[in-house]
Amino acid sequence: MGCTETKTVVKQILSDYLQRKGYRETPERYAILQEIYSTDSHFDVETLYIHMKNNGYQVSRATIYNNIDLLCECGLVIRHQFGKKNSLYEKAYECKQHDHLICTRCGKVTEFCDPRIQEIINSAKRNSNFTISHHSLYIYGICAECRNEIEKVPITL
Amino acid sequence: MGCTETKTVVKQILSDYLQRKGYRETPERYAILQEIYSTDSHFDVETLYIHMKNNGYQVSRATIYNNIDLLCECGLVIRHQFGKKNSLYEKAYECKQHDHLICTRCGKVTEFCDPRIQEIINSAKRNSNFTISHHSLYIYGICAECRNEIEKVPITL
DNA sequence: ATGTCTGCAAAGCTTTTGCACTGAT
DNA sequence: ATCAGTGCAAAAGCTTTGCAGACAT
Repeated sequence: MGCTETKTVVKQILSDYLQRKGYRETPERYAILQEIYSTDSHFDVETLYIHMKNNGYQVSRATIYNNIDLLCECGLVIRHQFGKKNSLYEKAYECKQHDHLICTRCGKVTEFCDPRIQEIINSAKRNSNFTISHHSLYIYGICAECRNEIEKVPITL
Repeated sequence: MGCTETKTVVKQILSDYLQRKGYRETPERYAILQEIYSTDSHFDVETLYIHMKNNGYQVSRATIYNNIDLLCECGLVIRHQFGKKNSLYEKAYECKQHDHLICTRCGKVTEFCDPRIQEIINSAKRNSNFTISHHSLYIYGICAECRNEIEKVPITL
Protein backbone atom coordinates (compact mmCIF):
# COMPACT_ATOMS: atom_id res chain seq x y z
CA MET A 1 0.00 0.00 0.00
CA GLY A 2 1.41 3.40 -0.98
CA CYS A 3 4.22 3.50 -3.53
CA THR A 4 7.75 4.28 -2.38
CA GLU A 5 8.35 6.97 -4.94
CA THR A 6 5.28 8.93 -3.92
CA LYS A 7 6.36 8.75 -0.29
CA THR A 8 9.75 10.17 -1.16
CA VAL A 9 8.21 13.04 -3.06
CA VAL A 10 5.72 13.97 -0.36
CA LYS A 11 8.44 13.91 2.29
CA GLN A 12 10.36 16.37 0.15
CA ILE A 13 7.28 18.58 -0.20
CA LEU A 14 6.81 18.57 3.56
CA SER A 15 10.49 19.28 4.11
CA ASP A 16 10.42 22.23 1.71
CA TYR A 17 7.31 23.60 3.34
CA LEU A 18 8.74 23.35 6.85
CA GLN A 19 11.94 25.09 5.83
CA ARG A 20 10.11 27.80 3.95
CA LYS A 21 7.96 28.50 7.00
CA GLY A 22 10.79 28.13 9.49
CA TYR A 23 9.08 25.19 11.20
CA ARG A 24 11.09 22.33 12.69
CA GLU A 25 11.52 18.91 11.13
CA THR A 26 10.33 16.66 13.91
CA PRO A 27 10.13 12.88 13.64
CA GLU A 28 6.45 13.08 14.60
CA ARG A 29 5.67 15.14 11.51
CA TYR A 30 7.25 12.62 9.21
CA ALA A 31 5.70 9.71 11.07
CA ILE A 32 2.22 11.18 10.63
CA LEU A 33 2.83 11.85 6.95
CA GLN A 34 4.21 8.33 6.46
CA GLU A 35 1.19 6.80 8.15
CA ILE A 36 -1.30 8.85 6.15
CA TYR A 37 0.36 7.95 2.87
CA SER A 38 0.17 4.27 3.80
CA THR A 39 -3.61 4.54 4.01
CA ASP A 40 -5.89 4.51 1.02
CA SER A 41 -9.22 5.48 2.46
CA HIS A 42 -10.75 8.32 4.41
CA PHE A 43 -9.80 8.31 8.09
CA ASP A 44 -10.47 10.32 11.22
CA VAL A 45 -7.95 11.45 13.83
CA GLU A 46 -8.86 8.74 16.31
CA THR A 47 -8.34 5.99 13.73
CA LEU A 48 -5.02 7.46 12.68
CA TYR A 49 -3.99 7.64 16.34
CA ILE A 50 -4.87 3.98 16.93
CA HIS A 51 -3.11 2.88 13.73
CA MET A 52 0.03 4.74 14.71
CA LYS A 53 -0.03 3.18 18.18
CA ASN A 54 -0.43 -0.26 16.65
CA ASN A 55 2.43 0.37 14.28
CA GLY A 56 4.74 1.32 17.11
CA TYR A 57 4.71 5.10 16.69
CA GLN A 58 4.30 7.11 19.89
CA VAL A 59 2.43 10.27 18.92
CA SER A 60 -0.19 12.08 20.97
CA ARG A 61 -3.60 13.10 19.73
CA ALA A 62 -2.74 16.78 20.24
CA THR A 63 0.26 16.41 17.95
CA ILE A 64 -1.84 14.71 15.31
CA TYR A 65 -4.39 17.50 15.45
CA ASN A 66 -1.69 20.15 15.19
CA ASN A 67 0.11 18.52 12.33
CA ILE A 68 -2.83 17.44 10.27
CA ASP A 69 -3.72 21.13 10.03
CA LEU A 70 -0.21 21.82 8.85
CA LEU A 71 -0.45 19.03 6.26
CA CYS A 72 -3.72 20.51 5.02
CA GLU A 73 -2.09 23.92 4.70
CA CYS A 74 0.70 22.59 2.54
CA GLY A 75 -1.76 20.67 0.38
CA LEU A 76 -0.67 17.14 1.25
CA VAL A 77 -3.91 16.28 3.04
CA ILE A 78 -7.55 17.26 2.54
CA ARG A 79 -10.17 17.55 5.26
CA HIS A 80 -13.76 16.53 4.66
CA GLN A 81 -16.87 16.87 6.76
CA PHE A 82 -19.45 14.53 5.37
CA GLY A 83 -22.76 14.66 7.21
CA LYS A 84 -22.56 15.87 10.79
CA LYS A 85 -19.92 13.48 11.99
CA ASN A 86 -16.33 14.34 12.82
CA SER A 87 -13.76 15.42 10.24
CA LEU A 88 -12.40 12.83 7.85
CA TYR A 89 -9.12 13.25 6.04
CA GLU A 90 -7.43 11.81 2.98
CA LYS A 91 -4.04 12.18 1.35
CA ALA A 92 -4.04 14.68 -1.49
CA TYR A 93 -0.84 14.30 -3.47
CA GLU A 94 -1.00 12.50 -6.79
CA CYS A 95 -4.58 11.55 -6.19
CA LYS A 96 -6.52 12.28 -9.31
CA GLN A 97 -9.17 14.88 -8.70
CA HIS A 98 -12.34 13.25 -7.45
CA ASP A 99 -15.56 14.09 -5.69
CA HIS A 100 -17.85 12.24 -3.31
CA LEU A 101 -21.23 10.58 -3.25
CA ILE A 102 -22.43 10.15 0.32
CA CYS A 103 -25.25 7.91 1.54
CA THR A 104 -27.17 9.88 4.13
CA ARG A 105 -28.53 6.69 5.64
CA CYS A 106 -25.47 4.45 6.15
CA GLY A 107 -22.70 7.01 5.66
CA LYS A 108 -21.01 5.12 2.83
CA VAL A 109 -18.80 7.36 0.69
CA THR A 110 -18.14 6.64 -2.99
CA GLU A 111 -15.73 8.57 -5.16
CA PHE A 112 -16.39 9.71 -8.70
CA CYS A 113 -14.65 11.87 -11.26
CA ASP A 114 -16.06 14.54 -13.54
CA PRO A 115 -13.65 16.86 -15.32
CA ARG A 116 -16.43 19.39 -15.94
CA ILE A 117 -16.12 20.53 -12.33
CA GLN A 118 -12.93 22.25 -13.38
CA GLU A 119 -14.86 24.52 -15.73
CA ILE A 120 -17.12 25.60 -12.89
CA ILE A 121 -14.13 26.34 -10.70
CA ASN A 122 -12.50 28.34 -13.48
CA SER A 123 -15.65 30.44 -13.90
CA ALA A 124 -15.87 31.01 -10.17
CA LYS A 125 -12.24 32.08 -10.19
CA ARG A 126 -12.91 34.61 -12.97
CA ASN A 127 -16.09 35.97 -11.40
CA SER A 128 -14.90 36.31 -7.82
CA ASN A 129 -12.14 38.03 -5.96
CA PHE A 130 -11.05 34.79 -4.36
CA THR A 131 -7.72 33.08 -4.84
CA ILE A 132 -9.00 29.53 -5.08
CA SER A 133 -7.08 26.73 -3.41
CA HIS A 134 -9.36 23.68 -3.51
CA HIS A 135 -12.96 22.53 -3.59
CA SER A 136 -15.34 19.87 -2.33
CA LEU A 137 -18.36 18.58 -4.19
CA TYR A 138 -20.52 16.31 -2.09
CA ILE A 139 -23.59 14.68 -3.57
CA TYR A 140 -25.96 13.25 -0.98
CA GLY A 141 -28.49 10.49 -1.48
CA ILE A 142 -29.44 6.93 -0.61
CA CYS A 143 -27.26 4.07 -1.82
CA ALA A 144 -28.65 0.95 -3.50
CA GLU A 145 -28.27 -1.26 -0.40
CA CYS A 146 -30.11 1.18 1.82
CA ARG A 147 -32.85 1.61 -0.73
CA ASN A 148 -33.37 -2.15 -0.76
CA GLU A 149 -33.55 -2.23 3.01
CA ILE A 150 -36.07 0.57 3.09
CA GLU A 151 -38.24 -1.15 0.52
CA LYS A 152 -38.24 -4.38 2.50
CA VAL A 153 -39.92 -2.58 5.40
CA PRO A 154 -43.38 -1.46 4.33
CA ILE A 155 -43.96 0.65 7.44
CA THR A 156 -42.54 4.17 7.40
CA LEU A 157 -40.25 4.35 10.42
CA MET B 1 -37.86 39.94 5.47
CA GLY B 2 -39.31 36.75 3.99
CA CYS B 3 -42.43 36.96 1.85
CA THR B 4 -45.78 35.97 3.30
CA GLU B 5 -46.72 33.66 0.48
CA THR B 6 -43.56 31.61 0.83
CA LYS B 7 -44.17 31.26 4.54
CA THR B 8 -47.67 29.96 3.91
CA VAL B 9 -46.38 27.39 1.44
CA VAL B 10 -43.58 26.12 3.65
CA LYS B 11 -45.96 25.78 6.59
CA GLN B 12 -48.12 23.64 4.38
CA ILE B 13 -45.14 21.52 3.35
CA LEU B 14 -44.22 21.00 6.97
CA SER B 15 -47.79 20.18 7.89
CA ASP B 16 -48.05 17.61 5.10
CA TYR B 17 -44.75 16.07 6.12
CA LEU B 18 -45.74 15.80 9.77
CA GLN B 19 -49.04 14.18 8.91
CA ARG B 20 -47.47 11.78 6.47
CA LYS B 21 -44.97 10.68 9.09
CA GLY B 22 -47.46 10.67 11.94
CA TYR B 23 -45.53 13.37 13.82
CA ARG B 24 -47.31 15.96 15.93
CA GLU B 25 -47.93 19.54 14.92
CA THR B 26 -46.39 21.38 17.84
CA PRO B 27 -46.21 25.16 18.10
CA GLU B 28 -42.42 24.87 18.55
CA ARG B 29 -42.05 23.28 15.12
CA TYR B 30 -43.91 26.08 13.42
CA ALA B 31 -42.11 28.72 15.46
CA ILE B 32 -38.73 27.38 14.40
CA LEU B 33 -39.80 27.22 10.76
CA GLN B 34 -41.19 30.75 10.95
CA GLU B 35 -37.99 32.08 12.45
CA ILE B 36 -35.78 30.35 9.88
CA TYR B 37 -37.83 31.68 7.00
CA SER B 38 -37.50 35.20 8.41
CA THR B 39 -33.72 34.95 8.13
CA ASP B 40 -31.84 35.45 4.89
CA SER B 41 -28.36 34.30 5.76
CA HIS B 42 -26.62 31.23 7.08
CA PHE B 43 -27.10 30.71 10.80
CA ASP B 44 -26.07 28.28 13.51
CA VAL B 45 -28.26 26.76 16.21
CA GLU B 46 -27.03 29.12 18.92
CA THR B 47 -27.85 32.21 16.83
CA LEU B 48 -31.28 30.86 16.01
CA TYR B 49 -31.85 30.15 19.70
CA ILE B 50 -30.87 33.71 20.68
CA HIS B 51 -33.02 35.22 17.92
CA MET B 52 -36.02 33.22 19.01
CA LYS B 53 -35.51 34.28 22.62
CA ASN B 54 -35.28 37.92 21.54
CA ASN B 55 -38.42 37.58 19.47
CA GLY B 56 -40.36 36.22 22.41
CA TYR B 57 -40.41 32.54 21.49
CA GLN B 58 -39.61 30.12 24.30
CA VAL B 59 -37.90 27.13 22.68
CA SER B 60 -35.06 25.07 24.10
CA ARG B 61 -31.85 24.29 22.31
CA ALA B 62 -32.67 20.56 22.41
CA THR B 63 -35.92 21.19 20.60
CA ILE B 64 -34.16 23.27 17.97
CA TYR B 65 -31.62 20.51 17.40
CA ASN B 66 -34.35 17.91 17.12
CA ASN B 67 -36.47 19.89 14.76
CA ILE B 68 -33.80 21.27 12.53
CA ASP B 69 -32.97 17.67 11.67
CA LEU B 70 -36.61 17.13 10.85
CA LEU B 71 -36.67 20.24 8.67
CA CYS B 72 -33.60 18.98 6.83
CA GLU B 73 -35.28 15.64 6.24
CA CYS B 74 -38.30 17.23 4.65
CA GLY B 75 -36.12 19.45 2.49
CA LEU B 76 -37.07 22.82 3.99
CA VAL B 77 -33.63 23.45 5.46
CA ILE B 78 -30.07 22.60 4.36
CA ARG B 79 -27.16 21.95 6.67
CA HIS B 80 -23.64 23.09 5.78
CA GLN B 81 -20.31 22.48 7.41
CA PHE B 82 -17.91 25.03 6.07
CA GLY B 83 -14.38 24.67 7.45
CA LYS B 84 -14.14 22.96 10.82
CA LYS B 85 -16.60 25.10 12.66
CA ASN B 86 -20.08 24.07 13.77
CA SER B 87 -22.94 23.37 11.40
CA LEU B 88 -24.58 26.27 9.62
CA TYR B 89 -28.07 26.09 8.18
CA GLU B 90 -30.12 27.92 5.59
CA LYS B 91 -33.68 27.76 4.35
CA ALA B 92 -34.04 25.68 1.23
CA TYR B 93 -37.47 26.31 -0.26
CA GLU B 94 -37.71 28.55 -3.30
CA CYS B 95 -34.08 29.48 -3.01
CA LYS B 96 -32.52 29.29 -6.41
CA GLN B 97 -29.81 26.66 -6.56
CA HIS B 98 -26.51 28.13 -5.47
CA ASP B 99 -23.11 27.07 -4.24
CA HIS B 100 -20.54 28.56 -1.90
CA LEU B 101 -17.15 30.22 -2.01
CA ILE B 102 -15.52 30.10 1.42
CA CYS B 103 -12.56 32.17 2.61
CA THR B 104 -10.35 29.86 4.62
CA ARG B 105 -8.79 32.80 6.41
CA CYS B 106 -11.76 34.89 7.62
CA GLY B 107 -14.57 32.42 7.08
CA LYS B 108 -16.58 34.69 4.79
CA VAL B 109 -19.06 32.79 2.64
CA THR B 110 -20.16 34.05 -0.78
CA GLU B 111 -22.83 32.44 -2.91
CA PHE B 112 -22.62 31.86 -6.62
CA CYS B 113 -24.66 30.09 -9.28
CA ASP B 114 -23.56 27.82 -12.06
CA PRO B 115 -26.16 25.76 -13.90
CA ARG B 116 -23.51 23.40 -15.21
CA ILE B 117 -23.39 21.72 -11.82
CA GLN B 118 -26.69 20.15 -12.72
CA GLU B 119 -25.09 18.27 -15.60
CA ILE B 120 -22.52 16.79 -13.24
CA ILE B 121 -25.24 15.71 -10.84
CA ASN B 122 -27.20 14.15 -13.67
CA SER B 123 -24.16 12.16 -14.78
CA ALA B 124 -23.49 11.03 -11.24
CA LYS B 125 -27.11 9.95 -10.98
CA ARG B 126 -26.81 7.88 -14.17
CA ASN B 127 -23.47 6.32 -13.20
CA SER B 128 -24.22 5.42 -9.60
CA ASN B 129 -26.76 3.41 -7.71
CA PHE B 130 -27.62 6.35 -5.53
CA THR B 131 -30.97 8.10 -5.32
CA ILE B 132 -29.69 11.64 -5.18
CA SER B 133 -31.36 14.14 -2.89
CA HIS B 134 -29.08 17.18 -2.80
CA HIS B 135 -25.51 18.38 -3.14
CA SER B 136 -22.97 20.84 -1.79
CA LEU B 137 -20.19 22.42 -3.79
CA TYR B 138 -17.77 24.38 -1.63
CA ILE B 139 -14.89 26.23 -3.22
CA TYR B 140 -12.21 27.29 -0.76
CA GLY B 141 -9.73 30.11 -1.14
CA ILE B 142 -8.66 33.51 0.14
CA CYS B 143 -10.95 36.50 -0.35
CA ALA B 144 -9.75 39.85 -1.70
CA GLU B 145 -9.73 41.56 1.72
CA CYS B 146 -7.63 38.83 3.30
CA ARG B 147 -5.24 38.84 0.39
CA ASN B 148 -4.70 42.57 0.87
CA GLU B 149 -4.04 42.09 4.57
CA ILE B 150 -1.57 39.31 3.91
CA GLU B 151 0.29 41.44 1.37
CA LYS B 152 0.56 44.33 3.83
CA VAL B 153 2.57 42.12 6.20
CA PRO B 154 5.89 41.24 4.55
CA ILE B 155 6.83 38.67 7.21
CA THR B 156 5.41 35.18 6.79
CA LEU B 157 3.49 34.53 9.98
C1' DA C 1 -55.97 8.73 28.18
C1' DT C 2 -52.06 7.89 25.62
C1' DG C 3 -47.65 8.42 24.17
C1' DT C 4 -44.96 11.99 21.68
C1' DC C 5 -42.64 16.22 22.33
C1' DT C 6 -40.48 19.60 25.19
C1' DG C 7 -37.20 21.60 28.53
C1' DC C 8 -33.60 21.17 31.47
C1' DA C 9 -29.39 19.53 32.95
C1' DA C 10 -26.11 16.13 32.52
C1' DA C 11 -23.33 13.43 29.58
C1' DG C 12 -20.73 12.50 25.30
C1' DC C 13 -17.54 13.47 21.63
C1' DT C 14 -14.38 15.82 19.08
C1' DT C 15 -11.07 19.29 19.21
C1' DT C 16 -8.33 22.88 21.58
C1' DT C 17 -5.52 24.66 25.25
C1' DG C 18 -2.22 25.20 29.26
C1' DC C 19 1.87 23.86 31.02
C1' DA C 20 6.07 21.45 32.00
C1' DC C 21 9.37 18.88 29.51
C1' DT C 22 11.94 17.45 25.28
C1' DG C 23 14.70 18.08 21.51
C1' DA C 24 15.67 20.53 16.78
C1' DT C 25 18.23 24.34 15.51
C1' DA D 1 21.15 27.69 24.87
C1' DT D 2 16.89 28.80 22.83
C1' DC D 3 12.29 28.29 22.13
C1' DA D 4 9.21 25.56 18.96
C1' DG D 5 7.11 21.21 19.44
C1' DT D 6 5.39 17.41 22.19
C1' DG D 7 2.49 14.83 25.56
C1' DC D 8 -0.71 14.78 28.96
C1' DA D 9 -4.74 16.08 31.11
C1' DA D 10 -7.99 19.44 31.68
C1' DA D 11 -11.10 22.53 29.39
C1' DA D 12 -13.98 24.02 25.83
C1' DG D 13 -17.18 23.87 22.39
C1' DC D 14 -21.21 21.60 19.95
C1' DT D 15 -24.61 18.11 20.05
C1' DT D 16 -27.14 14.27 22.09
C1' DT D 17 -29.49 11.96 25.76
C1' DG D 18 -32.29 10.78 30.00
C1' DC D 19 -36.02 11.86 32.45
C1' DA D 20 -40.07 14.25 34.33
C1' DG D 21 -43.71 16.97 33.02
C1' DA D 22 -46.65 19.13 29.23
C1' DC D 23 -49.74 18.74 25.55
C1' DA D 24 -51.30 17.14 20.69
C1' DT D 25 -54.03 13.48 19.29
